[in-house]
Amino acid sequence: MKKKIKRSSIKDVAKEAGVSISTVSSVINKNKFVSEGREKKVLAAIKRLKYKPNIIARGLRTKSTRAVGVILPDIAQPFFAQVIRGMEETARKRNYTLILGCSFYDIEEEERQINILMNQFVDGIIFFCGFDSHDHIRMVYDYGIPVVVTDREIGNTQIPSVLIDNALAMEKVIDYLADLGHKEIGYLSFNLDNQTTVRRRYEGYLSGLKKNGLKLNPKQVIIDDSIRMNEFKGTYDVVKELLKKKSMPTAFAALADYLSIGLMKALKEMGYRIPEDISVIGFNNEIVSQFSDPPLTSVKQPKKLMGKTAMDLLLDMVEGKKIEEKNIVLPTEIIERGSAGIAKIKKKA
Amino acid sequence: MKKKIKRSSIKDVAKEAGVSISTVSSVINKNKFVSEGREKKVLAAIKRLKYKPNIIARGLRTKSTRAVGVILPDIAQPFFAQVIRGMEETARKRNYTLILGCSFYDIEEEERQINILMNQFVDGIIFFCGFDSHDHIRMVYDYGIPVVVTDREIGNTQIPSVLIDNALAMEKVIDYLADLGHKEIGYLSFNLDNQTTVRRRYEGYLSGLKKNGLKLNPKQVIIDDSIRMNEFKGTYDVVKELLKKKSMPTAFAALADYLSIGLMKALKEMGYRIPEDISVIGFNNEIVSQFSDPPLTSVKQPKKLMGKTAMDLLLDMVEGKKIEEKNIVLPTEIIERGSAGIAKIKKKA
DNA sequence: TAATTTTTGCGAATCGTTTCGCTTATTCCT
DNA sequence: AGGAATAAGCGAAACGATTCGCAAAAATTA
Repeated sequence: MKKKIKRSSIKDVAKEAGVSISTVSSVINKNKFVSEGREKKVLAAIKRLKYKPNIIARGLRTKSTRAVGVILPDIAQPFFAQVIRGMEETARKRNYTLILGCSFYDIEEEERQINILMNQFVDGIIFFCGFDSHDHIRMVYDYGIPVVVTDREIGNTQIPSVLIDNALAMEKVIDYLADLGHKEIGYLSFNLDNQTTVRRRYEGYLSGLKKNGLKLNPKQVIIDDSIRMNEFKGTYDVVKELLKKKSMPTAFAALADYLSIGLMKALKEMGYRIPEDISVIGFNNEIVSQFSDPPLTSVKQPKKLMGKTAMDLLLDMVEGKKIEEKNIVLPTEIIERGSAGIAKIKKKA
Repeated sequence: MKKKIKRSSIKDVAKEAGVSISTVSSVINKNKFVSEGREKKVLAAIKRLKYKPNIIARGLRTKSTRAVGVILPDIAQPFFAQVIRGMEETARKRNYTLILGCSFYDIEEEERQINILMNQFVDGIIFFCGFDSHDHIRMVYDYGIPVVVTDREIGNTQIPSVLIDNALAMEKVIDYLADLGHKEIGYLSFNLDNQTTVRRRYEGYLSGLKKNGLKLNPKQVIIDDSIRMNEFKGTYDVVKELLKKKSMPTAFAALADYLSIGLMKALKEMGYRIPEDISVIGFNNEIVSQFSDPPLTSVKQPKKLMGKTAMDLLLDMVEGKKIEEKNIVLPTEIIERGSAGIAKIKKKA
């Protein structure tokens, strides 16, 4: 029943048009003169057979597919989605196609994806790395395939990267809160000690306190592994549980918007008003932050720009251009909504 | 500076080990007996050269890469992410690798992606279609490549699909609200008339009203194109604007959770309490619905199951198994949270 | 017209793999 | 020991494209 039509190859087209294979190739690639008569015959044959060149086979020969790969650990994070959108736009503008590999945090799967993409299939790869082991990335890099890393830097290498200064960004959050008069600023994060980004932000929190002459109060720092991205419930429960035991600061900075929103919900249920009693600032400026109650003040990363920059960098490498700057740091900005306000004067107990 | 190491091919391995190419191939694929001595030499050479077979070149010969492609229009929608997670798990379990192509609703880009994937690169393709023009899908299908469509059905074809009964699901929402005593049930949707899913749900809304003996009040139906997925702000503004002009029902059903949440926020600002004054039900059971205020009652689609089912179906086709059921409809379920309650008795004006 | 140049198109090699048939080398049997 | 049967490994073709050198045909020149 299911008629399996064999896809036609360049050979079939040649036969159909009554010319040689190389003539067909010349017509397709327009890189050699072909007389009008033959060209017409070839084009007609192509149309008749619905022929489409096999890009992969071509790549086998030319070593280029005009496709680039992006490896990411988790498709569900809106942050990635935005960055990838920036990448895709730029790739398309420069006439490349973007292919995604998603490992779902499985390191073997990541290896398989890379292996597939690497083999003459893509001209270059961009990594969002989900692990702190960067062996795969190094491997690809050592093979001489153009590689760019986003949202993370790989120590001790020449591997180009595009990211923000996470520590500085968080420091600015603390500055911002300190300017509003806050003296006790708590911090909320999940604890993946070996994830650079998470660590950097925490460092920024610490240096921000120091810079503003504030003391770190460990009771006001919630770092818990059971808090996870994209799982409101867990965040909320843990936060609520923890908050009971700690002494309450007048403001919180958080690793990510999702955590902040969970935090706000927990605080509200405990009777605090935001921002009148407690200020909260998030990180990433996700879409949800526009719609939380109150709308969340948050650190905006230039997501699309990040994607664009990374893709441009990669394609420049692919095309053999001279790279000026291999480690690009992009600026951040605090988007003020309504969740952070002037510090409440705390009465001495 | 950048040392471009040529990736070693099977030929290099053969030379290094002092055996023929075919012997190396036999060792790798374990499909022919090779004496112990030679096998060891080959394995050593592979290790020394860090050789990895080129899966694409292999596919050129074997017509199989053990990779499958998924084409989707938008990476940012959490619904897709969940379904894809289900697909990926199943693919991995069956020893296939999943590659994603994201068109961002650009039809030419979609064509390029398909073209890349199709050319002997993947063994089969799953489509989430973002357009109502299904020409691409038909093309792939006509080429004899295994194809499955999720979340949509393609009329007039034999193309297998996995989806829910959107009309029935929405009808059950109306049933649910009617059971709570609601007589005036509004509807909120964006208006892509040529998107089957959107249309089907609206049909379910209409038939649900009829079934429960309720009358359609056009003033209580908000269908507007400027409302878009994943953009709270737009939704919110439009809804608020529109609500001013319409007569208010006691309950709303909505096409999607994002719309419902925008709706709830607008209603609350207008002084309505939810669910005491107005009930709201969403669709898709997104993560946000756990955390909105109040938590949103919503229709749950079995997302991971949908992914698993579609992938199993596709791989069965790829492996030439007999397919029993080509159009699979999965069940839905209403998850009760707090946004829908008993109807308020409306006083006659 | 003959020699020379230019124009077109072809054939074959190549990319990295698998696979099949063929040639040796080895083992077995009588 | 000699022939048959079996085992191991090799060489070459094939997959679908590109590309380069070369041959044949056409155009130009003397």
